[in-house]
Amino acid sequence: MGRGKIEIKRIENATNRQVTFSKRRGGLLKKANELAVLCDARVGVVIFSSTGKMFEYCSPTCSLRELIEHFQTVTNTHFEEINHDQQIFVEMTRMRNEMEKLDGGIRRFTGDDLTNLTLADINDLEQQLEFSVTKHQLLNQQLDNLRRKAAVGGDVKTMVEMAPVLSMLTAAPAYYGEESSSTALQLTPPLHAVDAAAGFRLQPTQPNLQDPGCSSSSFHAAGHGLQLW
Amino acid sequence: MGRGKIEIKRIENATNRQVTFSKRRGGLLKKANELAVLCDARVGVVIFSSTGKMFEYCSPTCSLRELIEHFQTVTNTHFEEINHDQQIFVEMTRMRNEMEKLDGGIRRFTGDDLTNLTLADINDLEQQLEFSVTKHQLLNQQLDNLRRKAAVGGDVKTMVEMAPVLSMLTAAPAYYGEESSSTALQLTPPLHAVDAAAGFRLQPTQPNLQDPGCSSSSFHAAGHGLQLW
DNA sequence: AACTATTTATAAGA
DNA sequence: TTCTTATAAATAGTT
Repeated sequence: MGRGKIEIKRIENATNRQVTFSKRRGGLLKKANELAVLCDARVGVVIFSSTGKMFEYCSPTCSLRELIEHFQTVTNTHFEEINHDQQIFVEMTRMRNEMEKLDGGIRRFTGDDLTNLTLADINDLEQQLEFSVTKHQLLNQQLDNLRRKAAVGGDVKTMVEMAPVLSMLTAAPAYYGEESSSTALQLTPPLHAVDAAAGFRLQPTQPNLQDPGCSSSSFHAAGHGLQLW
Repeated sequence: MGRGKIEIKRIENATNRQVTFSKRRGGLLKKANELAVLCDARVGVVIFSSTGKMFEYCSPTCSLRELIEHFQTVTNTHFEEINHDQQIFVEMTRMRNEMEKLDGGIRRFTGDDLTNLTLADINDLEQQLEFSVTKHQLLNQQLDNLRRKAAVGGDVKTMVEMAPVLSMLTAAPAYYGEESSSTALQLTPPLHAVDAAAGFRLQPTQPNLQDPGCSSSSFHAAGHGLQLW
């Protein structure tokens, strides 16, 4: 619709491109509005020019924010948050599987076994131990990365949903109890604090609804100054 | 552009509206694509028909998801999360102000005052105390609600940003120390745990970078079973 | 920024 | 619906 027909491909001349952008942008937003009004539809348009300038339209009766939220609900995407946490979930599950394989592969000895150990057994054990230590170091680093990720982008709700995986991942295997301490196989990585930006620590806890301190309706007249948990 | 000119207002005839919606929707998406291609722009369009059906367009070379994320970054809106946390921030600030007013209004007595107290003073004190207790109960309930809100929708990052407000809100006023305990004015609400859905506790902590347990690179071969901080 | 010749979109009818 | 077509609207190239 103009003096001549044009092909729909990038306009190479920068000035022409800018002029066309300006004209057609206006046209698009006008069309968006007409569609919304004539047909009682909700329409949202976002445009970024090649120079990064932003333009937007949203139909009357709703904000672009609401429209996008609705879009997110419909497409079941909470974008950054969900994708982020799903990623973490997947990585944690993978790590948990590695842990289980690792734990399953280590020979276990009781006190009784000690009198029957051969030199080969001990060498074997040492090799397994070395492998296990290396592997645990790697897993530990990966877990650190996950923590950082979780601290930066995770929300509490999703962390709560991930709790079962976390507890599986953090639970010590049963056979690393006191009775096997004589084999020096216990590997306890240090407790890590989040060094992320500050001030908060996300702690898995055992919900204890019987704890009198947990009642949300009680109130004691003895002292002052509200505390956040 | 058609057999006749039309006014831009809702088409009342449902069939016509549907037909027009179908035609103009196609037109809008075509225009969006042409703008994107000709002018090297990023364009996103979302349309919901009045019956709730969704249609979308996004320029080549980027997904609508990315486009929306960029939009959110540019408009500095993280939608639900930010709005949610801003709400909490505002409410907390309001509560803090109420607390301060309340604290400022209470008469303080030292041990020396006790020998000079009149009956009127004591009545006055009792009234203030009753008012204070009631007010604190209310504030405590509101704080509980805030906690629940924060646990449901807040993300760690924002909670960290809110830390200064939290600490102001949770700090006990200086004059409620041991020396005034004889006046029985100390009101200590119970420590509350999050009863929200489960398993996590968000704790304000003093970052202690000297803590040897905080090093993320160290690893000790003594025990097993990774722990999340 | 205007102008205007043309192309494109589409309203109404079949 | 889909196709047709007269007409309105958008806009490419020009000034």
